[in-house]
Amino acid sequence: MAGGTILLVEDEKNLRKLIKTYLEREMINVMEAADGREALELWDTDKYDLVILDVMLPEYDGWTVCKRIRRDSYVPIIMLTARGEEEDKLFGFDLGVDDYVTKPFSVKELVARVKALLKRSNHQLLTEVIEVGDLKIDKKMHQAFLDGKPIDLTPKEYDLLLVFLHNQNQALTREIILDNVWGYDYYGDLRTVDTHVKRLMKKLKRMGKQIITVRGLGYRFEVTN
Amino acid sequence: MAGGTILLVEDEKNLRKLIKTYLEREMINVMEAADGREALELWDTDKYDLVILDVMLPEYDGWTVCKRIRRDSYVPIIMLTARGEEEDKLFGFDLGVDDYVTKPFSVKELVARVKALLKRSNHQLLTEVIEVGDLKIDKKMHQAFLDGKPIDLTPKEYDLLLVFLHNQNQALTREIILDNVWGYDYYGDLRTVDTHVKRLMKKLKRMGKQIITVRGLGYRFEVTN
DNA sequence: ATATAATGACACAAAATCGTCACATTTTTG
DNA sequence: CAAAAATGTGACGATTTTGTGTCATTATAT
Repeated sequence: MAGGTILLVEDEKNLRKLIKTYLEREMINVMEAADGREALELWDTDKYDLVILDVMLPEYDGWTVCKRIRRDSYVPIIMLTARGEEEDKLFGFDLGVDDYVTKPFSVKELVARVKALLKRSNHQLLTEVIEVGDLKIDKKMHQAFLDGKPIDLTPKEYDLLLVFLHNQNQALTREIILDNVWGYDYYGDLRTVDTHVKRLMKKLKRMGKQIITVRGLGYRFEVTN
Repeated sequence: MAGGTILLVEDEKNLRKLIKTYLEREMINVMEAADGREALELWDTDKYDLVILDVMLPEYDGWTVCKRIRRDSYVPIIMLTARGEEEDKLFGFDLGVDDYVTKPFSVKELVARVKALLKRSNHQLLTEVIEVGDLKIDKKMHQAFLDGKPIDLTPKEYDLLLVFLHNQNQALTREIILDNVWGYDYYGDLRTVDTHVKRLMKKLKRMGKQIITVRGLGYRFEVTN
């Protein structure tokens, strides 16, 4: 696969260039930002498949940037931290940071992790069939099934269901749903989400109960493992 | 936070430099203040991940500085006290001091405590799942559990519980709770906090007993480690 | 071109949540 | 001990949030 595009946010120029070089050897496009502000500007203007974020940054620190990005998207994020403590990594799965790399690190290792994450998310996106209970969605066919029988979903309903299935058990705000189903540039009533959720729930019959409203926030597709 | 930045307030220059040296070996940034006034000036102009405060200070004493800082933030605070000030200690816990170190102390020990606190506060904010006894809160799901069963919390109750769990064993004033749950701009009756605490306590069943009222101050979520 | 389906927005209904108050209870103070 | 202060508590109206049906508009299929 042609590696996709990465947003690399690191203020130390030498390190940034080094990482960039290594990544480009893997056929991965790299956009560079030297501080938090620049990072967010780039983020707002283009789409990325992964973000590498130094924690210590001028302008806005890495956490701030991370939080901001997470408002829009679940793009994989790798954090570069300077503290050399194992335990920090243990609790790595925080606001949705996907991986941590502690400085000093080998660039090779970083690249390996990038590739792993890209593959994972690609894989996730390319997985053809997702099954939850008696609900199945076949992306290649672009068709959902309940108890093996096809459900007739409109395009929006289908996309909405896909977003839910890609983010199981995760509370999703109406904004995020809107961004993911209608696109980032769409400018519309948030409550439209409600209407479509309602329609989807109805068509999903008993599986519609899996869509939980999270009051004051949005919705969540709940699966009991 | 890569190493983090600390505000070190100590009037004895030699001791201050010594502590600074040790901390910097751990990749921790240190800003120095020699008296209370300077401390507050630095506090107002920059962000810190932790504060070390000598109790006995020129200009403003440590308690005054502490109180002032607590008006703005829950940043971890370590107090340096002279031996035999038991009353001061009690007083201090109400002010939300996170740790005490009694002079004379080994700088090594102080550094260890600093690292412990930094680690704790970092994790608390970023950890996805917080567990205390049989109580669990999953931020990604936006859902609390008791004995593995979901608890139905209203948005305010949820936020309130989150504030308590992020500040375990720390007495929180109603003002601070109001600021954190309702937002800094909110104008309302302080007693509203009481009502919501009551409701939360009820829903938390036996774990509600962990919320202790601190008379004349506010509340504290107590956890026995 | 016409019929059919999908969409997005809205208004109103329903439900949940909120904030405040009055009064009860507890603790502190003098 | 009585008075004062602080906190606990239940209730209720106001407000906010969400559910739902409908409708005009747009897109799609025949």
